[in-house]
Amino acid sequence: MATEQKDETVGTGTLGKTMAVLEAVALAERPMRFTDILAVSGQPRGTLHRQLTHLVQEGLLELRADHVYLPGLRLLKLASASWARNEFRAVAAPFLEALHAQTGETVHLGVLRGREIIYLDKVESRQAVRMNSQIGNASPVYCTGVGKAALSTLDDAALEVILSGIEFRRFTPQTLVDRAALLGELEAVRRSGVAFDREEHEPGIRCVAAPVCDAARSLVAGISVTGPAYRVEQEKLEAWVPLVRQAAGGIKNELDARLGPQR
Amino acid sequence: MATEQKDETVGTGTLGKTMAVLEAVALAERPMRFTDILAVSGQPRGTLHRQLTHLVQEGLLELRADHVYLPGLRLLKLASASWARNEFRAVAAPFLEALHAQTGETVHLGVLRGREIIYLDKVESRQAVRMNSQIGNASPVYCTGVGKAALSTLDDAALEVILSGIEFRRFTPQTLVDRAALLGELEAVRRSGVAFDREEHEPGIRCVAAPVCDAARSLVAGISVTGPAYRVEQEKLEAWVPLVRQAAGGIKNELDARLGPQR
DNA sequence: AACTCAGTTCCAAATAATGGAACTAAATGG
DNA sequence: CCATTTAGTTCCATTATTTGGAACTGAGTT
Repeated sequence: MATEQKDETVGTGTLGKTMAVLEAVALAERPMRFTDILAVSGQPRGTLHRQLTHLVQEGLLELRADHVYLPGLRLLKLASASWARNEFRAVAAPFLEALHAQTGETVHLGVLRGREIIYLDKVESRQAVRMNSQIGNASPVYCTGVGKAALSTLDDAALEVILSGIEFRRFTPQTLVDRAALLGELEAVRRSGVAFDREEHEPGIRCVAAPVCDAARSLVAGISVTGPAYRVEQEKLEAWVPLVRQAAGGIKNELDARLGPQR
Repeated sequence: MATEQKDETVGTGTLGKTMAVLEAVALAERPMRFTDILAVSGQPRGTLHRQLTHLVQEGLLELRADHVYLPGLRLLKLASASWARNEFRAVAAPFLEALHAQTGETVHLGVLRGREIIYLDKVESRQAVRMNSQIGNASPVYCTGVGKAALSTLDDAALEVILSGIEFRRFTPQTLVDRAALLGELEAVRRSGVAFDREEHEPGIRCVAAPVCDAARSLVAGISVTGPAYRVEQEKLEAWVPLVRQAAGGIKNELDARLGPQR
């Protein structure tokens, strides 16, 4: 009977509750009807109904004729503007292009948000299949190259906050599924300045990543070069290490230069 | 003294007001500080401050050290999920690819939302410069090919609602800037089944578009082939008319087929 | 026709938002 | 260097919105 559900979003009054509902619907794997949402939201019927009505009126959700709630187009509009005007992305873009030109493989830019990595940009050659599939995508920190790179820059206190909330999940046989293993890995990343993803998140996918952050740690991010395991052997990843480090360094310099003056 | 400001978002209680603030910040051309937002929001200082604090806590906005409010990463995360799971986009994608293969130029998929066209997808070959710049972008209905195509499918009542709220703005010498001209054009679009954009939105950019909508008019959209005027003469656009019509028809059939069964 | 299940509406009580004013911190300038 | 303006933040009695239980509607079953 009790739906074990502890939303981390509280303290922002009604906005937090409404956003929790929005997120539940927007991130759901399958389309959701009223009762489905009711089950996961833990709100009373009347309340939930009003919240959904408001979200639909605002264009954040859409209510299809068959009573299925879907993410609304206003989300796209808002995100598009936010992406287009993101300074960090703009600064990093030329370095990502260069890295792609040098390696020929897909290059990602991701930033740390809470316990997730959100991908801000990517550059790849063959756009044949899906276009910007990855952008905005949220992935776990502990099993992605960018994630481990980002974590390696944090101090103990900040790291502890994140680690304490992680629920490790095994995506592949290589996924690091406990704290100790991850801490060991992070130590190695700190020493070498790069993080590898050895098919830890998706089978057949490998990457090298390097951290990028600003002096104040208000921005913690990373860049990576990713490729299919059959084409990209560990040696090749190793060979790219200097390139990735160099690109990350370039971005950091550019950031410092931009942030310096306004201080 | 009086800030002439009539937000269309009312009736959703506090959510509407908060979203108006969010949108003001997210869609602003330049970064905004507290006072800038205060000026456009028309809210009392204390109220606005709390709203902004909540938005920041929710990750919808970010507050940089220099007191500038920026769009938050949670917007990207939400939008990415919404985009990835959009059925209409998925249905249309193969037709867009085909149209691109046939024409060699950029193909767009846009849907009508209120008085704007929101671009849902695009296919283009040379991704050299910027990746998904267009996706999620909101453009006026009255001066884009997709916009005029979409409008042409509406009945008088629905059209009236939209037209009555349009504030015509001249983007180029060719922009249609009055109701009569637009109505005339729409009549032509209805007869021919395609809409042209003759450098009406951006100088040097032309397109052919065809409408796509479902039987219930709950989805009103369009697809277009766009190219630079120097490379794409009017004749070429004319030559693409059958292709665009065919692609639009294909998408519509597929939609009907998918929607039919569940009815 | 009786019954269920999904979705919607209603309204007194509980709670959160409002907005004016006072307060603090950082720029400006005399 | 202190006075003055401007920008950002906090406070709290009042006001408005949200809450949530219960009753209602209506489509689909048996």
